[in-house]
Amino acid sequence: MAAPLRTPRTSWVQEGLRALGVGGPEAVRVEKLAEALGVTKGGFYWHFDDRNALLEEMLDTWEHLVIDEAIARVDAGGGDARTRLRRLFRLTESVGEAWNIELAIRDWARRDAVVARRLRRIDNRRMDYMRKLFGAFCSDEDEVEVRCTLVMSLFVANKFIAADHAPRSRAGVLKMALERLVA
Amino acid sequence: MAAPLRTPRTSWVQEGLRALGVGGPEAVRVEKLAEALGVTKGGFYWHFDDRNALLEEMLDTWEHLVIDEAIARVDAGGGDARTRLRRLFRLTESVGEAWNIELAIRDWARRDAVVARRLRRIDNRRMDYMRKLFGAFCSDEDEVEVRCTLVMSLFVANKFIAADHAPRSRAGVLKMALERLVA
Amino acid sequence: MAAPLRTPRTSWVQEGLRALGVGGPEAVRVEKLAEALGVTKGGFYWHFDDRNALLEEMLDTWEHLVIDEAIARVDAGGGDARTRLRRLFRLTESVGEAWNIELAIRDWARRDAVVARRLRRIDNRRMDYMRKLFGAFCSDEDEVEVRCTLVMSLFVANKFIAADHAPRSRAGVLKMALERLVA
Amino acid sequence: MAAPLRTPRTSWVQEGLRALGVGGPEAVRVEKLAEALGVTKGGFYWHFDDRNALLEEMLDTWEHLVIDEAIARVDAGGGDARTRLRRLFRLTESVGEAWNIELAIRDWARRDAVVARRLRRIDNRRMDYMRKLFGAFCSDEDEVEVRCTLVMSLFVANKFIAADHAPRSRAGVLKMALERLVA
DNA sequence: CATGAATGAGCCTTCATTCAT
DNA sequence: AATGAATGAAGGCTCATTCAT
Repeated sequence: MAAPLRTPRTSWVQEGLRALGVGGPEAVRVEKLAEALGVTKGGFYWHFDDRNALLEEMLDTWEHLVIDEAIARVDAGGGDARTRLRRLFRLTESVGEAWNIELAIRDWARRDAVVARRLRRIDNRRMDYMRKLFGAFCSDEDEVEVRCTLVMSLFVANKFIAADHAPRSRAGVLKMALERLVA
Repeated sequence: MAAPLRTPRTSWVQEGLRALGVGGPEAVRVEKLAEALGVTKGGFYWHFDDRNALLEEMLDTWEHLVIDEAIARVDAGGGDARTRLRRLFRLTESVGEAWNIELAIRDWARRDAVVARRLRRIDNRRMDYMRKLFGAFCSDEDEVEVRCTLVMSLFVANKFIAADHAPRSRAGVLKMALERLVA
Repeated sequence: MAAPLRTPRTSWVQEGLRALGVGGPEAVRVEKLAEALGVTKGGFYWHFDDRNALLEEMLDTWEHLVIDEAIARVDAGGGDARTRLRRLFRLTESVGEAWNIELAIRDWARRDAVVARRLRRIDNRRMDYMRKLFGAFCSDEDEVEVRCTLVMSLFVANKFIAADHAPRSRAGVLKMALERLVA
Repeated sequence: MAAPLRTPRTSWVQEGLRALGVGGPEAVRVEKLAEALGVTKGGFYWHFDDRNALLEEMLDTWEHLVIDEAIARVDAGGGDARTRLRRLFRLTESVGEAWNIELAIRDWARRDAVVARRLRRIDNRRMDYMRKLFGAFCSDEDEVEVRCTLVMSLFVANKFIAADHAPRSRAGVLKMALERLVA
C-alpha cells in the first residue's frame, strides 16, 4: 500500500540492464525487476507487451549508448588520431559498470541470433572508427587491421581473463600493450 | 566381470558440458540432460547429490582437459620455444567445440566466485606456460608479459567479437597478429 | 446542445454482446472491449460498477430485442396464423449474427441460475406466442405443444448440430420440417 | 504431505470431462483438476504435455464413449428398427451427466474448428445410424431425413431450452413428439 | 540404475479493479 | 469521460528434488 509512484518505462530498462550485467539475460526476471523498483510485476505489462519487448528495448538503449554517445564524446575532445585513440582507451577503461552489460551481451550473442546481429553492427562501427584513427598514422592496411583487432581483443578479453600478472597489475600490462599499439 | 553400466557418471558430465557450452550454466538442466541421454532424471540422483555436484564435476573434468592434457600435447611434439608456441596456437585454434565451453565458463566466472577461483588457477597456469616459452627468446620481461596477455586476449576475445574484416578473414587477421607476436 | 458523447454506455453493451456471441461470457473481457472500442478500460468503470453490471445490461438489451421487437415485427405484417408463423420462421432464419448471442446465452444459462431464469422468461413468452398461433388452426392441445416444441428445438439445435445432409442442405431439411409443422 | 497416491492419466481425463460439462472448456483448469484429485498441479505435467493435450484426450475419450459404445449397446438388445429406435431414445434420455459434456462440446465447437470437425464426425455417424433405422419402415427419403433431424434437434435442444409446458412436463412432451416420429 | 509419479517453488502473462489526474 | 499506472489474484508451465518400486 505504499504510494504508487509512477515508474517510467526507462526505469524498467535501467533496472533490466543492471540485472543483465550482473546475471545475464536469464537474470532479467520481471518479478525481480519489479521488486527492485518497489512495484508489483503487474505494472510491467502496462509498459511492455512482454519480457521480450523489454529485452529488445534494453538492447536499443545500450546500443545507442555505447556507439553514438561514445564516439561523440571521443571526438568532442578534438586532437590528432593518437590523441583520440588514447582518449578512447581511457574512456573505455573508465566505464566500469557498463562493461558488465557489454560482456553479458557478448555471451548472450553466442546463443541468440538476433542479439548476434546487433552486436555485429556495433562491433563493425567500432572497428570502422578505429580503422580511421589508426589509418591516420599507419599506412599498412594489414597493420591497421591487426592493431584494431588487438585493441578490441584486449578490452573485450580483459574482464573475461582471470590471470594475475604479479608483480605487475592487469591495468599496468594493459597500458603497456596499448602504448605499443599507438606508437 | 564389470557389469554393463547403463548411463555412467561421465555421460552426465559430457552432456552437461555440451549443454554448458551451448546455453550457459542455466541451460544445464537435469531434466534436459536426462532427455538427451534417453533416460529419466531419476538416475541422475543416483550419481550426484544434486545439480551442483554435477556442475562441479563438470568443471573438474574441463580443468583437467584444458590444462594437463593441452600442455602435454604441446610438449610432446618437442622443438624450440617458437615451434611450441606455434603448435599451441594451432591446437587452440582447432578445438572448436571446446571453445564454447570455455567461453561459457568465463562468463559464468563473472557471477560465481567459485568458478572464478578455478578459472584463475587455469589462466595462471596457462600464462606461466606461455611466459616460459616467450621468455626463451625474449629477454624483456615486460615484453613477455605483454605478449602473453595479447595472445590470451586474442584467443579469448575471438569468439566474443562479431566484427567483420573484409576483405580479410578473421582467421587471417588472427594469424597475422600471432605471427607478429612470435617474431 | 447534447455534448458529443465519446463512448456511450450502449457501445460497451453492443461490443459486449458481440464478444459474448463469439466467445461466450468468459470472452467478455473489459480490457478486450476497451481495445475493440479504441479506448482504455478506465472509461468502462465510469459507466458500470463492474463487469457484472455490464453482463446484466447486455442481457436486458438482448431480452428486449429478441422478444418485444421480434413479436412486434411478426404481428406488424398481419395475416392469419399460418402466415404469421411462416413470417416468424423467416425472421428467425435471417437474424444470423444474433443467433450466436442466443446460443451463447443458452449455454451460459446452463451454469448460471440468474441467466437461466431470464432465459426461461423469454422461452415461455416465445412458446406462448407460438401456442396462440398454432392453436388458431389446431384444436388438439397436445399437438400444439408438440409442434411448438419441435419448432423451438429445430431452431435452437440447428447451429449446435454439425451433421451433413447431402444431397440435401441443412436449410432444405429445415424448410421441409417446418412446412410439415404448419400444414 | 498426504500419501502420494498414484493418479492415473484417466483420472485427469475423467475430472476434466466433469469440469467441461459443468463449466465449459474454460473451466478445465489444471489447478482446479489437481485440487479435485487431491494432488498438486505439477503432477499434471508428467502425464500431459500441456493443458491442450488433456483437452484432446478428453475429446477422444468422449467420442469413443458416445459413438462406439452407444451404438453397440442399442444393437445388443436386438429387435426391429422401431424397437431399436425406442431403445436409443431411452438410452439417450437416461445418460444425465453425459449430456452436460455433450452440450458443452457443442457450444465449444462453435468457436473451435478442431472441435467442430470432431463433432461433425460424430453427428454424421449418429445420423447415419438413425437413417438406417428410420429407413427400415419409412420409404420416403425426405421423410427419413426430416425425422432424423427432428429427433436430433429434440435431444440436443432439450437441455438448451428453458420453457415450461404446464400442465405437461418436458419429458411428457418429448415422449409424445418422439412417439409421433416413430409411428 | 532406473522408472513413474509427485511436490513446490519460481516465473510469465492476463485481467478485474482502483485511483489520481 | 477517459488516461496512465498500479495492485493482486489467477492460471499455465518448468524444473530441481524426492521417493517408492
